[in-house]
Amino acid sequence: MALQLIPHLQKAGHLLILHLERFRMTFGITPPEAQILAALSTNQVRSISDLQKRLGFKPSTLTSILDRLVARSFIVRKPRDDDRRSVNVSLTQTGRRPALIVRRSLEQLETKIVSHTTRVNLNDLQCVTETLEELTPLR
Amino acid sequence: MALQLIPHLQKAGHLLILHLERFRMTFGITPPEAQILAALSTNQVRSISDLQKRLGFKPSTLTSILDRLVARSFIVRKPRDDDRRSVNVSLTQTGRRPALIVRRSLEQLETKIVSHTTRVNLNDLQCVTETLEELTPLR
DNA sequence: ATACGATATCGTATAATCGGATATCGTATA
DNA sequence: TATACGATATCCGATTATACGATATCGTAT
Repeated sequence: MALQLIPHLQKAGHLLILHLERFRMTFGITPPEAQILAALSTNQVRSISDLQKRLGFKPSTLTSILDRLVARSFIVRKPRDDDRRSVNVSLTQTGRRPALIVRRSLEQLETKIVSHTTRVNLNDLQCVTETLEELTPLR
Repeated sequence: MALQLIPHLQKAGHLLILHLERFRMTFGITPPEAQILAALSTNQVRSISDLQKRLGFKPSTLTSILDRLVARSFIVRKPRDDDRRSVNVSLTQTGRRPALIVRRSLEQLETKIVSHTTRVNLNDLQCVTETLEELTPLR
């Protein structure tokens, strides 16, 4: 049996990281940091477990990435009032611009991909990810 | 505009890495090492640039991963005769078993994903990856 | 109350990753 | 045939990405 799906997913993951490498030069932001900024740029407040669910990072991995974003004053952490175990993360004034630029870059990338891929079905991919998640739980 | 494709790809990449984490316990193999062993387990001889094209690793990243696989005697490097810039990589006797086990695990995973995802179109994903690669070249 | 699950951090260790420089080897071009 | 250019891979050095296990804190159900 030949693997056809998984190598493509692996490669897509690598290439996305590579795409985000460019922001290291311009903003001193590493790829995982960029992913998180992009996620925050629309929904400007997210809990940490939201980020985990959306992007697939482990909690302890997130902690160190978020630490660096806090140190550079791109984001702030705030414990939630309705559930004080949980911590919300939001962009600062400083972080909003780079976040928007990363986000726009990803949006352009996605637009190009979709337009070059006539038959792509977004629901398919969602289904793939969901199945993957059932089989390899995040925690 | 809401990102719908890219976050799923990012998450899928993370989850696949997570899936491969299990082989660290059983064989002392890290996820990127496992990816490479799996790739070698069918086509037992590949050039390093083949691996790069298939999986999306950068050359300097591959070097260190391959170094460790060589150190553990799972693979050997052999310069090609027809093009002496290029280096072939192949499994040793020692590496064949773990490679097969990783491969089988990924095959099972892929089978499950495909069966749970009725409408998945493998060509779609290939198209996505190709477009991605045009836009974020590997070198 | 009390135990259990969820959420996140901390400390520690390893390896994944990159950029840039280097070395070697094909290949096209003049 | 030189000679310059592109391709292939390694080396070096630095950074960080990542995980695990332990810990702390907080909801929640029993």
